[in-house]
Amino acid sequence: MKIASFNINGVKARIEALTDWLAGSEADVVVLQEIKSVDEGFPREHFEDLGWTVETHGQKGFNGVAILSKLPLEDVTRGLPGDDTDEQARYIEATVIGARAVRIAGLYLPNGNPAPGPKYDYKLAWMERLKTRAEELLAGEMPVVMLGDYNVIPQPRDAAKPEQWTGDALFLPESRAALRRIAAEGWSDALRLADPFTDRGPFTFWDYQAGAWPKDNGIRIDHLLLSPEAADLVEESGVDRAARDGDKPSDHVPVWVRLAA
DNA sequence: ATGGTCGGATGCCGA
Repeated sequence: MKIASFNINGVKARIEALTDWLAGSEADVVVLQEIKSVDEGFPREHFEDLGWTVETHGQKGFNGVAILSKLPLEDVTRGLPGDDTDEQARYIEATVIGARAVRIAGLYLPNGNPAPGPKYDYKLAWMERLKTRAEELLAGEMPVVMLGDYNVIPQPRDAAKPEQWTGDALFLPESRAALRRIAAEGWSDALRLADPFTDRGPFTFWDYQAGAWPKDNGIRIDHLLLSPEAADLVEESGVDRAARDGDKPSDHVPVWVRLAA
């Protein structure tokens, strides 16, 4: 089972680029972030006609997440538990039925800038709620992949120019510590399993501004965290850098992991 | 038309 995450930065603007990538991806299930669409506005039939089951959790204008799957989905839930007043659409879960059942959690963690401020407070509070949910998922002792745009640069080697990110909500010590505390409870970083000794990268995001892509001035903020039961099944993982080229690319590229499931 | 660059939604905001 190949599982991918792609922050597409607007599904309507990205429908061609996303469709092209899906066709060559061999992915069985894909979580999307920043669909920037309400559920009724998502081009559901376009993807259903291509054989994908579509589950969306959208809102007007911003944010919004979705799951596309070629395998059956069960027990789809929308929204991150822990705050009934939170109206931002940033989280969706489903169980994917392959050779084994795998729980998928697709997330779009708040950016948090400017920091300090209310947006940063929201980011940290959201991460605290994610920690609680992550603990519940671990307690279930089934293969779980918790993946998406985490909006956190874990370490200096995850940025081409870490000095540019000092003071940014993506790289502040408190953000990095919050992610570390979640992961340390039993999650493995799938891209680091692939290459634990790399001294720089791989990157998953390059800003549209200032020629970040041609200069390879990127950061790694899209992550795949694996429960122990999922980590035992890993065959391969990677980053589809080529998606940053071509017409009208997203500023993120897909990340993926293949499980024996 | 909206700073740089995009997308979506307006009369800029979020990233």
